[in-house]
Amino acid sequence: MTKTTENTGITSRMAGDERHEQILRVAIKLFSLNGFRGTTTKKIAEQSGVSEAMVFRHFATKDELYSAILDHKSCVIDNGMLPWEEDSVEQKAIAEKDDYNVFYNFALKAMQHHETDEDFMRLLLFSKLEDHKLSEMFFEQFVSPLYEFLGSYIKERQLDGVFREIEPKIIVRSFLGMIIHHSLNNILWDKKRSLLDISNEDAAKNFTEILLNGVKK
Amino acid sequence: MTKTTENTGITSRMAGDERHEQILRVAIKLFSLNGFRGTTTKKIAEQSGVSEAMVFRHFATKDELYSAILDHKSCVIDNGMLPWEEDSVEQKAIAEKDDYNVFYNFALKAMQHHETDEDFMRLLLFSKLEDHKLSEMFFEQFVSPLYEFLGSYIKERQLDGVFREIEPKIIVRSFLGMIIHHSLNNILWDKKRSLLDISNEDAAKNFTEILLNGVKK
DNA sequence: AATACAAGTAAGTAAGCACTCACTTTATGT
DNA sequence: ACATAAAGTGAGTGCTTACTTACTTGTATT
Repeated sequence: MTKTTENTGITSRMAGDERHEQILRVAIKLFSLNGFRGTTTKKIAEQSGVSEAMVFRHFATKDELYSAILDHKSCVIDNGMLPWEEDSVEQKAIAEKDDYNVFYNFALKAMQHHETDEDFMRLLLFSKLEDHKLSEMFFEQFVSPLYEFLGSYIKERQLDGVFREIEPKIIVRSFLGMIIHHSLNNILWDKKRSLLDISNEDAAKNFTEILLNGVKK
Repeated sequence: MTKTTENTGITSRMAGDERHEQILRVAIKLFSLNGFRGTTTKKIAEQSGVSEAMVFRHFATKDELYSAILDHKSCVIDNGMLPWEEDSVEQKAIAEKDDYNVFYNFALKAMQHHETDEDFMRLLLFSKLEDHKLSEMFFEQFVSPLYEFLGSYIKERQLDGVFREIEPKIIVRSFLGMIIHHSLNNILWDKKRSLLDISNEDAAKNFTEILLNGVKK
């Protein structure tokens, strides 16, 4: 046991791997709150309960620490499967051409995920504005396949004669627009929910109904 | 004449007001590109073609320079009227209960505006993430009244029995979601338009059709 | 108990930051 | 022509930053 009084949370000396991960966790939090430029290595060290020198023992530069976050986070996504591929409810709805549940379930899962990973959304925004590469990776690995996934289902339903002939990508953009804009409001612009305060379930239900009535023949 | 060789654009000595405004313009550009923390007073001075000391003659602190942007920008908005109030096409459509043109015209004007003022959108995002007050002002002066404006038209059409009984704010969020998310894609995430490349007119048309079919009885 | 190695630190360094001050240049009204 | 006031600068100040170095402490193994 390398920790003293583990239950109190006071740590005096950690194994290398533990400290490594702890510093990373603190860095993610701080980078997502204050951005790359707004986060100092001193603050990271303080919040990790070690000296600045320890931060640089684990990560050669501040940039390397930022890059380590990318690997850490993209590993969570990149277990081979994209979230909608390993979601059995989603796959079942697709197979059954159950339009409502294809879109409802997708919207709900997406918004639930956004809610539990606010840090990542802020990180993504900061990284794009500050021109780091996180957002590009996310785009290629996640957003692009997502347009492909939803787009091809829509095309299928158009061939079935159920959806009107609108460019599928425009329908995808409309639907993702509702979802992402709503999450961004909840996380960033209107945390108090003063403009609109509804559950994820209600949001998913209404967005789905508006979209489906909007595109069905 | 306080400028030498005005046609070449090389300025040697400016009147106080001119320089004041020029420094402000440069600051807006740089703050919107790199954020508050990412912009140095040295860079602002260099791009303005003066020494750093001159920047501080015109603006006592870097914070004051940032605040001056708020005043400058909110004056552009705050001429008393909100954009949709002084838009005669919009007002005509409202009066005639021409649903299509109420939403089409609104979407088109909004996206056209976003396109010509990318700087402001980036500034707004940075200001929210970096926790300055610009975004709050924008929220109160602009976004809140906007929900009121679109919301009350929707309520009216529900009373007319034309729109289905959905919470109007949810419809507003859906529509603004499509528009703002689309603009954000064009300005920030996908400047190359690799996911979707359509004109503002096409986007406005499709978003409006999807929304109206989605909420009409 | 001695060793050896990993965890940890105090006290730096050089560069960059917002901001200042003593001073020089230039246009203009009399 | 010359005084004057405003436009403009170079060379700083003290503080913060990312990063380093030379050193100390703790602990698992023999």
